[in-house]
Amino acid sequence: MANQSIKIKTARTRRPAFDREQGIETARALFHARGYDAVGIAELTQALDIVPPSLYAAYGSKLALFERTLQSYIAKQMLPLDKILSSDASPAEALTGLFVAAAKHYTRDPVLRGCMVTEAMRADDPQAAALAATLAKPISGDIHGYIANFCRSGDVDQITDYVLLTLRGLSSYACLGLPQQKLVGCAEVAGRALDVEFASS
Amino acid sequence: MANQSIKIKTARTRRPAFDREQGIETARALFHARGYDAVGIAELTQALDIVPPSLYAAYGSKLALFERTLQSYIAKQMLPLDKILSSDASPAEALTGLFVAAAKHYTRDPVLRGCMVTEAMRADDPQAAALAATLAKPISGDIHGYIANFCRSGDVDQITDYVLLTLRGLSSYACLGLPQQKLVGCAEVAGRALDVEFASS
DNA sequence: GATTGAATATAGTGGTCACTATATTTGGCA
DNA sequence: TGCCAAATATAGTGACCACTATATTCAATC
Repeated sequence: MANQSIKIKTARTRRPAFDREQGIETARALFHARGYDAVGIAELTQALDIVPPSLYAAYGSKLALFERTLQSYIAKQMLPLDKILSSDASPAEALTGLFVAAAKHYTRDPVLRGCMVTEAMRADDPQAAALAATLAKPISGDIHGYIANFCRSGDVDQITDYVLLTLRGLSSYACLGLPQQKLVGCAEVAGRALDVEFASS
Repeated sequence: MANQSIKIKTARTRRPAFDREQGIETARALFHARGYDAVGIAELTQALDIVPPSLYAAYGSKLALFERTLQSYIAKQMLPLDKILSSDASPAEALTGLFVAAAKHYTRDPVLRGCMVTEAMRADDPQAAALAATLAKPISGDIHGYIANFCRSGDVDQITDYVLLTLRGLSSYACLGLPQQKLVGCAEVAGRALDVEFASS
């Protein structure tokens, strides 16, 4: 029978291991709401109710945790590009639908505004920005691939750039707090340019 | 009785007062290139070749210096809105010209990309962001006022939002390093939406 | 020449940053 | 039972942040 009753100087009893997957979700919300640079280790550990060594043991570094949150965002929260672009509508209609869906999505939650990946590309920390850019590339590639099916090959890059620029504008304006209704209006106007582009291509 | 004749340790001879206006220009370039949050007092004082107390004596605080740099930017470096919008062209043409001018302006210098005011509105520091938003308001107002001359009153806000969103997208994409040629292409495409809007309004 | 005020200089302040050295507790296993 | 690995705990690290207390120098004024 073990004697465990007398302890002169004890650490508090240890809590059970925390849920790493749940921790990523919690960290994702913080990073999405306020950005990589503005969220510190202290705030993360308080939100996860752990101490810094536990965070580092579980995720390695702030940047590595951020990468996990971005991957989680892409997998679970990002606009379902493939669904929107697999519609039977004309490309101008489908892409306008993408703009409108983005406008709604980016203003869905009053604190989780904009696209987490898009916004992370503008982080002050160069590693975080580069990471976001890397993760964004396949997504841009999907849009590029879709557009390539519907216009002259010489026009693909320009139309793709315009679509990405508009999505970036929608995300940024959403972060500034523009109401959903106004953002959707912008999305519809932006779509009109595509009617013209695809008609002439 | 004090002994004042022997100085074991003297300060170096003092340099002449530095040029405060020139200091604002130097600080403006730093803030424009890298943003409010990423530029620290240490870097500013090194660039101005002064020590921190001199900076605080001259400008008061980092935020106050930033405000001076923003005002300097608006006065000397910002896109000449009034000139561009006083053209005789149709509103769609004039605003497309604004987009193209912005695309060129925002990529004019490889390190001073985008619009300093627009980008500052997304600073992590809430005071800096609010300051930029305040200074941006009259400029947005000018665009709103211009558009109000050319379309139904119910459409003014929506078209203004679209124009501002597009300028924001251009600035942001410029900061990401998109080449001038591609950004100008985006600006021209974005202008096509305005043809449709003004034709129906 | 003495006084004064502005601008400089040195040398810090406390606070926060991401991160970690080291010890303790625990569950699983031999 | 005794040992080990994993996960926790306490208690920091040095570096950087914006900012400042205080002393010194110098030019202008009396």
